[in-house]
Amino acid sequence: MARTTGSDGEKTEAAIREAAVELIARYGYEAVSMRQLAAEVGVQVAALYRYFPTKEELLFTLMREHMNALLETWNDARPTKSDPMARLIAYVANHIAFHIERRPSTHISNMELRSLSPERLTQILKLRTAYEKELRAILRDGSDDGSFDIDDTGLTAMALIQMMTGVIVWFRPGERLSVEGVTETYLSMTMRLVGATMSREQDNVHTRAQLRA
Amino acid sequence: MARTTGSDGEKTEAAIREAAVELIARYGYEAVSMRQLAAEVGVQVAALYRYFPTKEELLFTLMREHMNALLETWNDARPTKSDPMARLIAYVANHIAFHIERRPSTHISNMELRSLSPERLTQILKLRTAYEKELRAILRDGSDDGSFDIDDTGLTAMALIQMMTGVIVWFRPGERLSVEGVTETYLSMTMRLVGATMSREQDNVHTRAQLRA
DNA sequence: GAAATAATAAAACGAACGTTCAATTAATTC
DNA sequence: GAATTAATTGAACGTTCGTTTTATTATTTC
Repeated sequence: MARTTGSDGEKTEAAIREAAVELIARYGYEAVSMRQLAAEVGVQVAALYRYFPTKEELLFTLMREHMNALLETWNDARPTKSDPMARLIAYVANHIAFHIERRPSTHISNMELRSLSPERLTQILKLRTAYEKELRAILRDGSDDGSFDIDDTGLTAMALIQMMTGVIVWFRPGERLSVEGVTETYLSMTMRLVGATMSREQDNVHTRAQLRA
Repeated sequence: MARTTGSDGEKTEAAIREAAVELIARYGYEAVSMRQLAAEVGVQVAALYRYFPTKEELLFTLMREHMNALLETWNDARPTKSDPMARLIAYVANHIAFHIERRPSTHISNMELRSLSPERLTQILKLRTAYEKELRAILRDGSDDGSFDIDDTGLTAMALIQMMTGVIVWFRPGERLSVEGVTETYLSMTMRLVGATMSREQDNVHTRAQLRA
């Protein structure tokens, strides 16, 4: 046999990507073989190499697109000309929504960095740094204009991101908490962490208004 | 050749453990081969199997001892008959000190869980849950007696642990911050997160007193 | 100092790995 | 409808993997 009826390059490539994300997120990059991936897609191993020249290139593609998507959704969600508080709320809400929605690829981008070649690793880290820089800028602005009370903006940014991304470790959709509920709780914790000058009541009101928008 | 002069089972086993921790933390469990490990120890591959029947058993041993050490240091450090605030301070200080001190094995215990068989995974998760349970108990007690103001103790505990463990991602000893400095900042953030009823001045004073003790 | 045991070396096992190549068929082009 | 291109198969390449077996030497026991 050779080319199969109804075969389509675009569809096959998409199927490979999707299967790869699921498999690598579940078993880890090193533990997933090209044969296993091919079997999952329902195709022969050699077919994979039509779309990705090496296994590492496939991993890199998945990570790069994940990071690009993250930066893109933030670019779409970011408020222009807003006070630091509103920007921070938008950042947190976007971050949590994105990471809950894309749990498998987030897992990969967090766990499989060491399987990248130095050059590719640098590229991914650049994207990640760019994203984190956005949060640091918000914290600095808020610290400058008195909206926040922060000891160390760099350290606080790292702590916040660690805390927020950690949501994917335990959150399962459709269980005790909804995405909105989780977001609200994390927003509340964030505001405390940055020493935002407001009562918790105000906080919740503000939060809900932003989420509805 | 066979047995080498000066060879000693205990020393060899310790050397294997140490080399394994370093290699697996750096390259990942799946990426490290028994041959690579043997070369690092300066021994033939077959010698490894005198001490660990399989590669997975070696990984499991490293993880189990890491978790046991974590629970032990907390057992030694935990204050008896103290208010929730003092207990929380002790927990955070112990957690951060431990994780900075044992960065490689922490990395392994966080990243390589999926390489364990279901039974072994369960054992490790039990230890982890026991450790996290301690924090939840502190938060609950503090919430009950009014020391803390917490929405959701379970969620706050997870957020705190994520935030604190994240220190190993960016912290490098001997750089900008000392262990004490990091601990103090994280303690400050923790107290804000749990809505501890005290000013920041009081907080810092309290913190420093505890750290000296 | 002989006997027993502990520690390691050396070599090999079959299986699985990422990757490549040639052949073959489906779809498209003109 | 023939020629061309796109998509895939099937088989194979050399390498590396975790693990085992057997032999050999150092150390300990008595």
